[in-house]
Amino acid sequence: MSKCEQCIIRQFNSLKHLSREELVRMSNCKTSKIIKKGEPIFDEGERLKGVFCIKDGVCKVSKMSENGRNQIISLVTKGDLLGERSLISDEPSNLKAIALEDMEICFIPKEEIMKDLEKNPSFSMSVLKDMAKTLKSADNVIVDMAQKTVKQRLAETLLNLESKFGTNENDAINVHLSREDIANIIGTATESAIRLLSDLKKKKIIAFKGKEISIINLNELEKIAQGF
Amino acid sequence: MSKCEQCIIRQFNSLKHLSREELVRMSNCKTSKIIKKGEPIFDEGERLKGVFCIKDGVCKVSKMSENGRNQIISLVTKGDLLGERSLISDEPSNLKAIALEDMEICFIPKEEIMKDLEKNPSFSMSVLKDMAKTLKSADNVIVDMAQKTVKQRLAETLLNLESKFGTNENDAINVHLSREDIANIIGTATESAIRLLSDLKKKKIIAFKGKEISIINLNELEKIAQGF
DNA sequence: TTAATTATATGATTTTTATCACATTTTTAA
DNA sequence: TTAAAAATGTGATAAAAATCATATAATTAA
Repeated sequence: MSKCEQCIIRQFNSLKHLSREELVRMSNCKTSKIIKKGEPIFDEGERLKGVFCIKDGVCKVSKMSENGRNQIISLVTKGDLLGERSLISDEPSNLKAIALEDMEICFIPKEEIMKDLEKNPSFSMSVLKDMAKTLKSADNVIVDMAQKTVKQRLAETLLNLESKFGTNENDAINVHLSREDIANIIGTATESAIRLLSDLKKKKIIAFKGKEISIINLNELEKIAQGF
Repeated sequence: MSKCEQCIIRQFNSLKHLSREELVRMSNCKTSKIIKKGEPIFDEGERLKGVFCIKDGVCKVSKMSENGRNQIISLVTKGDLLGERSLISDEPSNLKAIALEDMEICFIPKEEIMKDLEKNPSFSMSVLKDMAKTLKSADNVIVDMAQKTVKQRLAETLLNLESKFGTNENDAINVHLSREDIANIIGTATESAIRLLSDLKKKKIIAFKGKEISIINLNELEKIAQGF
C-alpha cells in the first residue's frame, strides 16, 4: 500500500496543505481501489462515507433529470478530489460517478477528512477556494446552457476538453467519449450532437475517427463558440 | 449605526457563528448602505472589497452571456450574504447585482471577514456548508437548463419563487419581477415567457395582474414542471 | 469466428423556441 | 398633466432542435 506522504498526486489538490502527521494518519486509514471502465464509483442518492482522490483515470459525474435524461456535470480526472461536497453538506450525493476508463483511486474516510477540515485552516481555506472556483464555473455553465445554442455549446465543449485533457501524439483530444456522452455534456439529443460533429468535420474545423477527435481550426471553433 | 451583535439578521446566515468579540469588531468596521431600486450593488468584473449582508430588500444576481443576453443566476434577499465567493477566490466578480427594490445592506470589509474565516473554524465550516449547498443547487439548475423545456422551467421557477418569497395577502407571490426578469431567470426570450405565462393564465393554473402573480393550481403547475 | 448488441450516421418530419413586427398598456419624467 | 419611454401582449414566420425511422459500422460476447 502506497503512502500518502510520498504520493505526488496530492500536490494537485487541497491535500497538499496537510501536515506530515496528518498525511501519515491519512495513510493509515485510506484504502486504494481499482475501478474498471464503466463501473460506478458511487450512485445518486448514495450516502458517501468519505472522499475519493483520483490517482489515475477519468470518470463522468452526472445527474438524471426529471425527464429521464442524463446530464454530465463534470469530468473528474487524475489529481482531482471527488465527493467532498456531499461530505461537507452531510447529505446523500445528488450525483453519480462512472469510470470512463480503468481507474485507480484512493478512498479517505469521512472522519479523517472532517477532522482535518476543522483543525487545519489552510486545508479548509484551500477547499473553500476550490469550491468558490467550482461555483464560478458552474455559473458559467448555467449561462451557457441557458443562452447558447447547441452548436455553440458543442464548440465550447470541444475547446474545454482539449484544454483539460490535452492532445495525444496524433493531435487528438486525450479522452475517449461516446457521442452519447458528448451529447450529455452539452445537453442535447445524441443525434443532434452527431449531426453537428459531422458538420464541423465537413467544414474541416475538426477531424475524427471514432472517438479520436482533433481540433483542426482552433480559431474557427472559438468563433463558433462565441456565436459567429 | 446599528450594532452587529444586536442585529437579528445574522441569525439567518453564517455570521451567527461569530463570537461576541468578533461581532463587536465587525460592528466597528462595517458600514450601512441604502441601495435604491434599479441601482447596482456591484458590477461584473468589479473587485469586491468586502461582503454584503442583506438587511432588507431583494436583488438579482446576473451575468452577461457572450451572446449579449443577460442570465439571472439567483435572487438574493434579506438574511443572505453576498460576495463571499469572489472574496474567497480573490478574483473579480463574475456577476452583477442589481436591486429589485429599495434595499438596506451592510458592507463588511474583506480583511475582517478573511480574518474570521481563518480564525473561527465553526464560521468557515458554515460558509463551506453553505457553498456546498449552493453548488448542489447549481448542479440542479444546470440539469434543468440543459434538459427541460422552457415551459417546464417557467413552471419550476414560479414554484421556486413562491417557496422562496411566500405569498402576500392576495395570495400573490411576494416579489415583483418584470417579464424580462422572469425570462432571464428561465433563460428564454421575453416574448416566449410572456406567451407561456398567458397560456398558464388561460388554463387557470396561475392568475396575474401586472407583476402580481399567484399560483391557483399548484398541483397542475408541479406536473408541468415535471414534464406532463 | 460469428451472431447479437451497441454505437454511429443520416433523412424526414414535428415540435419547440426565437425573431420580427406591431399594437396596447403602464410607467416615468419633463 | 401629458408626452415620451418602457413594458406587456400577440400574430406571423423563421430557425433550432427533438423525435422517429432506418441503415451501417463497430464492438462484444457466446
